[in-house]
Amino acid sequence: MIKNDQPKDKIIDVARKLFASRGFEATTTRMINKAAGISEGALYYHFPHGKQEILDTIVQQGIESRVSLLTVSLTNSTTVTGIETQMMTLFDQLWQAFQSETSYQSFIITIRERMLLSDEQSHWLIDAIQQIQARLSQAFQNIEKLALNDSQAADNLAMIVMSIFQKVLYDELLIKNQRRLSADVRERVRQQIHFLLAPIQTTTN
Amino acid sequence: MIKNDQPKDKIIDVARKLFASRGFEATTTRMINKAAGISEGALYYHFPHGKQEILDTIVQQGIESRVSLLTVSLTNSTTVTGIETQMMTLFDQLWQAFQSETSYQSFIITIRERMLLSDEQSHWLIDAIQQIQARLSQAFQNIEKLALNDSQAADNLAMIVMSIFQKVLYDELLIKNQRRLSADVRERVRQQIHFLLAPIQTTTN
DNA sequence: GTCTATACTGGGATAGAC
DNA sequence: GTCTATCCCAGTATAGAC
Repeated sequence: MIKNDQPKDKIIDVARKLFASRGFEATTTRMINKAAGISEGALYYHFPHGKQEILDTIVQQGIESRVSLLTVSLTNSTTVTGIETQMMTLFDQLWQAFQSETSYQSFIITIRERMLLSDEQSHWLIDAIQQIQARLSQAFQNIEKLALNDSQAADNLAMIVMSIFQKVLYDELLIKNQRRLSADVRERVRQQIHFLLAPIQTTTN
Repeated sequence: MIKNDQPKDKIIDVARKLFASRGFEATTTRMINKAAGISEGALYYHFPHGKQEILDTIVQQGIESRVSLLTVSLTNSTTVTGIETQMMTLFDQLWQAFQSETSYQSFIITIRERMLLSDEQSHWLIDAIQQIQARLSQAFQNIEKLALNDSQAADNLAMIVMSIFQKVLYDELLIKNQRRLSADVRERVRQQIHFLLAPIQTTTN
């Protein structure tokens, strides 16, 4: 990661880490100052409105960087070969996207400090998932060998796939506090995807 | 709801509400005292270890009351008639279970104050979902008219159904902060369930 | 068992020198 | 632009009367 050593960026960086691990309220400005290696007064030069302004900035950056989530690639192949494999690749990439320190911390903060944020500030999470879902639906429609009747069906399929992925992300990151993807969990995802795709994969057509 | 007016229960009740709406750290003991109609000292008579002890008690009650989540009924009918309807009833009941003030608040607190809780304290959420899932899987196996090859398939189906439900719960309650179930959201769930069950519902057999 | 009063600490924020 | 020093307030917790 680029460690920008502009003091302002340094403050944001250490604050994000602290907010994610201890929570916003439990993090004192003194902790931030100490971790950033600056003094009491300096913080208020960069953020005149104090701690809340730092939080807003962090979340704002999270919103902007949701684009990075969207870099997950969907090989728009029209062949049915290995759709399961493609889905697992998508899952791995999605998981990977949430693994970067910054993304992970922004995610945790957005959920945990929800009550301090506006609807707009928190919605980026849903939006990001939804955008991937839309692209996924489109990809499904492009695969001719899938027995999908209409675009509605492709939408449903994409929604279900994303639900499977999202449940795992939330359970592991939010509740279990588990940042390593266990082989076990991944295998369970694979089986669900397999089960889901089996009936609509057709060798005819 | 039974409003037990034992002071200790009253404290827990108002604290749960405050923790859920403002967060643990942002809630002061003074707020709790005022809301509970008691004085500074009284709180420490009932909870010698202060605020953290109140939090632990609340979460403990959440763990115990997860049983209430499990009252969701699964009509173990062996007929295929209206499996979709049954699934939607299950969904409605699950949603309803999270609608009760106490369950909802325990849920929010368990997620948002995760870092103050032990693994055991937070795991009740996953456990509750998993138990419903296990019963759902069993129910699927009892329905002869479903074209499920083995118990593995029933497990996968149950997992997927629960993922669909859980995604909605998390998105609506945690991110959107939306406690009313919109007809729109519910309809989307219904369509996914329909899409999911369609290929394995068989008229033969 | 509940009250009032208060001790003590540490929080956010600012003033003003450099 | 960054520092030190400090203000003021609010937080948790306790002591001791009733």
